[in-house]
Amino acid sequence: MAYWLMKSEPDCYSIDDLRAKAGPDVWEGCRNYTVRNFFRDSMSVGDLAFFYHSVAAPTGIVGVMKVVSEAYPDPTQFDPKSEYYDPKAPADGSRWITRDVEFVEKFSRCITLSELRETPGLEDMFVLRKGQRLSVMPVTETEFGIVSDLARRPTS
DNA sequence: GCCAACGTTGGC
DNA sequence: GCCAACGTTGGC
Repeated sequence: MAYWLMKSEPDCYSIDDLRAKAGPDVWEGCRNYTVRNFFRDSMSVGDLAFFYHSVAAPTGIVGVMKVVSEAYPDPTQFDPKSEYYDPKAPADGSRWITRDVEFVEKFSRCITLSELRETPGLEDMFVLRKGQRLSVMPVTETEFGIVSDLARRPTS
């Protein structure tokens, strides 16, 4: 079982949107080949992922979701009305792959980027790396545990 | 709004 | 296959 961190701008799609779905929802719009490969090759049904709010005030981890489908072509690549439409996408859908996710929990507070930076044990976390721009990235089991514990601890 | 970082595109 | 230009991400 693997762990992930997946970013979304809450103005576009927030953890509340996912919770309101009350079931599987497609994680759409990723247009990066590394992320595509994660979806296709590295994720498994049952993996857990942090939901991260980017371009938000504050930015940070706001909850947990679960990967609930196998990899399949992101339907928005074929939709001319979608902002994610890709006119060059091959018809077999091999270019942009995604999966369905399902809401698991919303933390009682946002674990902010600066708090992640200050937390011992998270020094090597992918999301803290300078210049990292992936919207989906792996998290270690240890990191997942540390952040989950943080979320359950009262604010200091 | 700025800008650093870095992924992607396209000319050659 | 190189690499400059361009576009995007995302924190601040």
